[in-house]
Formats: sequence, C-alpha cells, structure tokens
Amino acid sequence: MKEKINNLTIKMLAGQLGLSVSTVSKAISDSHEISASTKQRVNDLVQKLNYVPNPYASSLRTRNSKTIGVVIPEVADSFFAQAINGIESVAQEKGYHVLIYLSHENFEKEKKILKDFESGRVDGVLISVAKETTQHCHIDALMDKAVPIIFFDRVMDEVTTAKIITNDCESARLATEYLIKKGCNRILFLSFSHTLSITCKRLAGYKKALLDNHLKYADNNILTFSNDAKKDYLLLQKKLKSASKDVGILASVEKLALPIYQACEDLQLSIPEDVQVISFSNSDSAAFLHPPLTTITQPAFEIGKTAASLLVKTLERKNFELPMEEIVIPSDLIIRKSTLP
Amino acid sequence: MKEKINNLTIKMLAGQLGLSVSTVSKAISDSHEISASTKQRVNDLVQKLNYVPNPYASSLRTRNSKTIGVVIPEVADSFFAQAINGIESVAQEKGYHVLIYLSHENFEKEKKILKDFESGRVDGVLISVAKETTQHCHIDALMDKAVPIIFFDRVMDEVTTAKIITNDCESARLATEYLIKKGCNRILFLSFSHTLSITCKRLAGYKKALLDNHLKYADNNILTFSNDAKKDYLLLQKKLKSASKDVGILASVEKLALPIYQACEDLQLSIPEDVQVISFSNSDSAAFLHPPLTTITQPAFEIGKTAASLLVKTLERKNFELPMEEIVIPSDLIIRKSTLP
DNA sequence: TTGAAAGCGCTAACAG
DNA sequence: CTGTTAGCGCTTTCAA
Repeated sequence: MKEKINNLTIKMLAGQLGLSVSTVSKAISDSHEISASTKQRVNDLVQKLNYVPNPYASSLRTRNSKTIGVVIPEVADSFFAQAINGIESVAQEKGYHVLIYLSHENFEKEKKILKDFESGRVDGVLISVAKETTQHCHIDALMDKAVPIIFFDRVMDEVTTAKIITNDCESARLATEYLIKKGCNRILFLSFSHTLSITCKRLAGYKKALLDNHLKYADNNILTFSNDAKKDYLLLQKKLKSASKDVGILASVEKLALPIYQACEDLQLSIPEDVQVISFSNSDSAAFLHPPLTTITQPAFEIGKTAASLLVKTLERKNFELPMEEIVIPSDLIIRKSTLP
Repeated sequence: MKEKINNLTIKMLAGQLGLSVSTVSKAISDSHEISASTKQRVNDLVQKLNYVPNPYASSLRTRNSKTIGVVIPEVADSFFAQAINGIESVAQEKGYHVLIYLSHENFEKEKKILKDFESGRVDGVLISVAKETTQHCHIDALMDKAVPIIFFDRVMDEVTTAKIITNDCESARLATEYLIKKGCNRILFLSFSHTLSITCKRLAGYKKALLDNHLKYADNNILTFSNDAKKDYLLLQKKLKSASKDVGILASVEKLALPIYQACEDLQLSIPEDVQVISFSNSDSAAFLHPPLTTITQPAFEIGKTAASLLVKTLERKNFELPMEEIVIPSDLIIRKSTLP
C-alpha cells in the first residue's frame, strides 16, 4: 500500500512564509487582525501548495465538527430519499457534512448510533425514529449533552424539541373522507406499527373521518403489518377476500401500496371498481401503476430542508433558540385512478 | 442555548482511578499490556460515568477517521438507495461512519467534494461519478494523497483502481437481442450521457446485438436526454410518432422508463403490442407498472456491499493490496409484460 | 498587526 | 504491567 503522504500543515506554510503559525491561521480564517497583504501572501501559498486544513485538528480545538448526523430507518423509500436530498441541499450550501446512519427500524441500533453521537462527532442530529422506538432515554441522554436534535416525520411527542412533520392526521382524514364520498362503506387501514407517531396520527385522522361520516370503527379493519412479508400478504388477501363490495383501503406508508396491487391482481379484484385505494407515497411511479395510484404525497424534500435549516441556524447563532414546537408542512392528496371518478 | 457540557476525558477517568492517562487509554483499547483487573476497573468507571471517547482527538493522533466518504450523483434512484444500503451494512458491521455527498451530476461539485477529502476527513472513498465528469484530475489528486478510492457503477476507465460494476455491455446486448427476437426491427436506445461509462458500455452491448443480428445501426435511433424534462419528453414523443411498427426501446437508466410510459399513453400506443420496452431499473414498482416493465435489474446492494468491503479491507490490513481491476457482478434480465410473450 | 505559548483529548514511544 | 512525555494540527488568549 502506498504510504500516507506527509500532509501539509500550517506550520509548514508558516515556515515557508517566515510568519508565525498563528498569523497564518488567522489569515486563513480571514481574521480582521491580519493585514490584507499578509492574507494575500498566505492565500497565494495555500493555493500554490494546495493546502487543505485538517478538520479534525480544528474540531478538537473548536469543539465543533461542521457535521450533522442523520438517522433514518431506511433509504429505499422515496420519502427518505427525498428528505436526504433536502438535508443535503442545505448542508452543501452551508458547508456542513452529513453522516448518515440507518436504524433499520431497530431500537438497539438507534440507541447505539445516538450513543456514539455523545462523543462530539456531530454538532447536531436529525432523526426519524425507528418503528421499534418507544422510549426516549437515548434521545434525552444526547440532549443532556447539549447536542441539538430535531425530529422529522417520525417524532416522539414526549420529547420537547423541534419537530418537522406533515399534517398526518388531517391528510389521512381527508383521504378517508374521499373514499367514503366515493362510496366505500368499509375502509381498511393498513399500518405497520401501533406506536409510531405517524401511524397513530394517520389512524386518528382515519377514525375522525369515520366518525364525521357516521361509519362505525371496527378493529378488524385495521391491518398491522409485521416484517414478515409473506404473512402480511396472506393476511391482506384474507381480509380482501372476506370483504364485501365497496371496500376502500388507506395505506399509511408507501411500501404497503404494492402488496395491495399484488393482492388485488391475485384475487382478480379490480381497482377501483372492486376496491379503491389511497396510499401515502412519494414514489414517482405511483402515476404509472395500473391503475395510477391516488396518493397522499408528503413534502419530503421540504421537510428535510426545513429540518436541516433549523438545525444549522441553531448551530450557527449562539443566541438562536431552537423552537420547541412542531412545524407542519402539509401533504397533497393527488387524485388518480385507483379511486372512482 | 444550553451550554455545552464539560465532557468527560480520559484524564478525568485517570484522576478518579488514580491511574495514568496512558494506562486508561490502553485499558480502553483492550491492550494486552494492561492487567485484567485494571481493565475491569477502568471499564466499570467508563460504564458508570458513561464515558464516550472523542473521535476527533483520536483521529488527529492516529491519522485515521474510521470514516468513509460516499459520493453519488443522486439518492432518489433505486439503484443508489440500494447501494447505500449495501455500503451501510458493512460500515455498521465494521464500525465505520459514512459521510454522504451528492454531486447532482455536476463536475464542479464533485471536484469540491473530493478536494475536501484531501484533508484527511475520510479514510477512503466510494464514488459513482457524475454525468458531467470526463476528467480525473480530482481523483488523481486524491490518490496522490494515498486516499484509497473505489469506483462503483459509474467508473472511469482511465483511472487505475478497483471498480465494482455490473456486466453493462453484456446485459444490454442480451436485452437488445431479446427485443430483436420478439420481433422488433427498430430499437431505440435511450441514454442520458455520451460519456458515462455505463451508458457507453450499454450502448456497445446494444450495438453488438444489432450487429450479431444483422440489423443496421442508425444514429437517429439513439436518444440522448438532456436535463430538460419537457424537451426530452417532446423528443421522445416525436421519435415514437415517426416510428413504424415493431419498435422496441431499451432505456439505459431507470429514470428514463417512466417518460416512455407517459409518451405511449399520450400517443395511444400500447405496450407491448405497439412498442416493446426494456429498462435498466431497480425500482420495486417495475412489476406494477401498466404493463409490468421488463427490466435489467442490477445487483445494487451487492455492488455497494462489495465496494465497501473491499475498501474496509484495504483500510484495515496494512498489507492488503487494493485489486486494481474490475469486479463484475452480473445483472438479471427480468421478463415482464412490456415485451411480447 | 504579528508572534509565543498553551492546550483541545487522545495515542504511542519509551522508560521504569 | 504502569507511568512519563511528547506530540497530532489547529485555534486562541495574551503579550509585544
């Protein structure tokens, strides 16, 4: 293996220029203490020798890393992909670095990740919690170390910090009502967690719509998916088989949509004639499914961007107080052909 | 803002235990020089006080960061999402951290990102180059600083280093031949770059299939998309309109597939009767498009995982030589209904 | 406007 | 087996 090259240091620059280390340091950070001509000389040499400062030495000294930690359950979901885009857009603009971690919906992994953040590796954290996460000790521990942490999408109500979310309850209510108006008298709600903030709120919206429209709520219309794709699929099939006419489905997350299409195909049920479907989804291909899927589409990029902006603001300004409440960016109900005209 | 808490240091631990700093340091890293009983005492206190070492101090001293840099053009593409998953899986296992950067297909951004890597921020780099990237000065500069860099998917032939790719040429050849066998006598090749390794190789495979099957190659069957979605779409429509019967399309990247469906819908062309379609795609929803899309599906997770494993191996073992050639992991041609039976 | 010196928290010779 | 010491490369008083 190639030997690691002896990297350029400020000390070497100082040597070449006949200046002191501190002067060079100040010149590089464009301090007002330094004369224009010295800055010029320093910067010329920096350019010429292609000097790149060691960020870790700087971090050690200044106690900040210009790095934010992003913790998400998975990447292979359009929502999170777009949210990362939003986060990255502000990171790139503001000169921050993005460390990414996947919890894979697992609480222990999430804990381990946050534990590491107590080291000072990151200046702040953006998190969308795992499905399994019901406690917040790991988050509290981090906050105790004064590491700002902002939730996005999947939040914990019990923790007092900024939360960037969409109008989960209201958009689920709207979608459910839409299904009712289109003639569904039985509506299945597909979920994949009892505890996640987003599924609770979306379920609440679903319930509210039923109530508003004088339909009775029944537990057996709620399907909670496990992680066992096969088992989940069979459950869905069973429900669909036993359902009468005029059934609707509201899928509370993107990945639940495709199994519905699969099940309908296998059972020879046609969408939307036999079953109408609406799903939370940010996937581009929703419009090209057969039939095109009516979706609740979340402002994923915006959510990521807003969360990151807020975090960076908190980090930059000594006096900026992290707003402790929720910021809600509404979703869109996009009507396509999986619901009746 | 909350004041930053005075973090625990090895020095404080040493003080409490009546040991020297170096003993504690060695105990924590489980050095053989330290007695079991001392290790026990140290670890108990570490546990009790919840000590987390400062990674940047350690990095500064050891000159490595346990961090890898990942540079990709975008995240909102199933291939890259899955590749990140693969990368993260080995990072998590091996205790590495993943810094992620998006080039947005832009050469200047990519250059800036790699330039920063010269600082020692990362121990190694995994990159899939931007569409605009045709030079490799930025990569050479990094390699000169002995930072291992491995290409995945989109490589540069001119650079001598490890490259993890799929069998681009062969799978495109296979797909093209499949279209020919199914009766296409004119096949459009949709590309979005003249220069990218993957598009060149896929085009070569396409050409080879034509040659093997005594079809003549025509430049006007090659559609190169710009970034102007509207213009691209009109171009595609125009081509499709002017095409006779028995036309096939091979889309060389995932994001080109949906516009084809859109265009066929708008022009009232039916797939696969009027036009047969095959696309490179890793999207789950391919199977649920209307009609289900025949795809060349790349081993995205595997590619990411292999690239990351190789990088980590290079980093861990002083004597491990980065293999300088290509590792090819084949793609699958998954036949669905966008091609004739 | 510049420089000397101390030190961020950790590791690694080296000595004991 | 444990301790002393000298930095890693940078920033930051403080003094000149």
